[in-house]
Amino acid sequence: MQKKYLTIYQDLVKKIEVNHWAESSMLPSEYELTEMYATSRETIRKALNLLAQDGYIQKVRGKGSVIIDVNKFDFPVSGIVSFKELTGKLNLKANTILHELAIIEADQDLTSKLKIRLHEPIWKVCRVREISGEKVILDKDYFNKKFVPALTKEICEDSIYNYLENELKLNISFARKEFTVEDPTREDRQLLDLEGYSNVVVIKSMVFLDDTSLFQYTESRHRPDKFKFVDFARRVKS
Amino acid sequence: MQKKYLTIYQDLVKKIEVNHWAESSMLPSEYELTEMYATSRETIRKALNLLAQDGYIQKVRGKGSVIIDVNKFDFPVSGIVSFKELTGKLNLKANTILHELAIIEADQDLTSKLKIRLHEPIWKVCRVREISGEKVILDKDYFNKKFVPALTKEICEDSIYNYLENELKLNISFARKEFTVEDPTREDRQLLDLEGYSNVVVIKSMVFLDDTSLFQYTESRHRPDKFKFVDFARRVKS
DNA sequence: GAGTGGTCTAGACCACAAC
DNA sequence: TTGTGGTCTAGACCACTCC
Repeated sequence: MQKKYLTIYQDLVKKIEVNHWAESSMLPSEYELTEMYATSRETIRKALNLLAQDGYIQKVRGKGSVIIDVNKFDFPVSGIVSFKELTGKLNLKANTILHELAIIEADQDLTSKLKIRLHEPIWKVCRVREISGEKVILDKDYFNKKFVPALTKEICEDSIYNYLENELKLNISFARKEFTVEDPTREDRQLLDLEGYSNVVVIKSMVFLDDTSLFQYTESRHRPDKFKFVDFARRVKS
Repeated sequence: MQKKYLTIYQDLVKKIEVNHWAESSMLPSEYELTEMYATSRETIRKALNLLAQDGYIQKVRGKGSVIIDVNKFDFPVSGIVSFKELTGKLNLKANTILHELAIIEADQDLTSKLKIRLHEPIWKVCRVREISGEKVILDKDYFNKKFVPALTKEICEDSIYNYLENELKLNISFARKEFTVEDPTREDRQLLDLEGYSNVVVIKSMVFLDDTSLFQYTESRHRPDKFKFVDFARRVKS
């Protein structure tokens, strides 16, 4: 049995995307929705809060839930999730080149980034992403070997996240990402087609499982012209 | 009367920040919290969901709410909000130079960015941000004059957002931001101390009020070495 | 005044973790 | 088996918008 509020959320998303309420540009009231879905108001409100979080609606007290027309505002694809998803959404020809796949020992730097002890084993994966024939992204992933016992060339060339979530059943829960712009390293110059660009965009992330253990550290280095990040922020209420 | 769940949220934040539960690194159970705060479980859960959203805790089913020790992971300041807030947090000497403050008519480009009609009046504000004596940020703001009837030199040199929220009582509700890296324009070179940097980080944002009206478009152009953005993302459950 | 969303309650049943 | 968080209910009162 699927969670009721998620079912309702998905149904509403679908209806919004096909412009089911185009004239009013409003959702039915919460009370009407309880009748439509034969459920309680709190359940409806859970679904609506999800819609608001994802930017589908904006709730206005005393009035109702206003549908935010994404096309009207010409919003582009939102937040990067994984390379595969990104290229899939944009319909790009993409290719992954595996440069290094090895078990290494944690050095000083990695102990602090992965919060593990010195000399503990870590998977290092170094991949270059080629889009439309140009090498534009360099991904350096480090996985705590405790959580990822085995990795193969095939897995790395497809999607590591598919493997982690569907095969190993790891529950990735949250991530902290840091965006900066840096000078290219010698490695960047060697592995990427930088074409005279004198900077790279660097995204450093720490990824956590749902039991709050830190299992991955990644540096993703992008050629600046191929980089775009979209953020949808709700104002914090205080 | 303050909302109860917000009061509880703020109290828990304070307790987490002073390491009130340092030994267990867990919050009391939801049931215990209902007794401590003399309230219902759903209200406690609202407060806990806020804590989770903000990255203070991670809830684990069957176990409890694990406190995420920010210091342990050496997390830096999170998401940019406004220039004033940013410099305040980092304890930097900051200065704002107003270059242009004028009412202009919407041209083709601005009609699409602010979703208003051609020739409608718009406030244009162009400011340079100086940090520790270096001009590193160029902010170009465009406000729909319908929502912001008056603007002065003083307001622009202090904080426009203070004025909008506290004086005009506008409720800023959500924003869509787009991050890219671009070549500097002639204007960037003239107004900023670029010092040989051959790129700028550009943040384009559309800002909405709580009745979903689009009232501001901004381009914030940063010298790349002074730019950093931090994102804390929870994985979407599907 | 009628209708809307925002908060809060007290209770129920379930799924999962630990023992 | 016990304790935890996850979902769901039916009802209450409030604050706000619109007429």
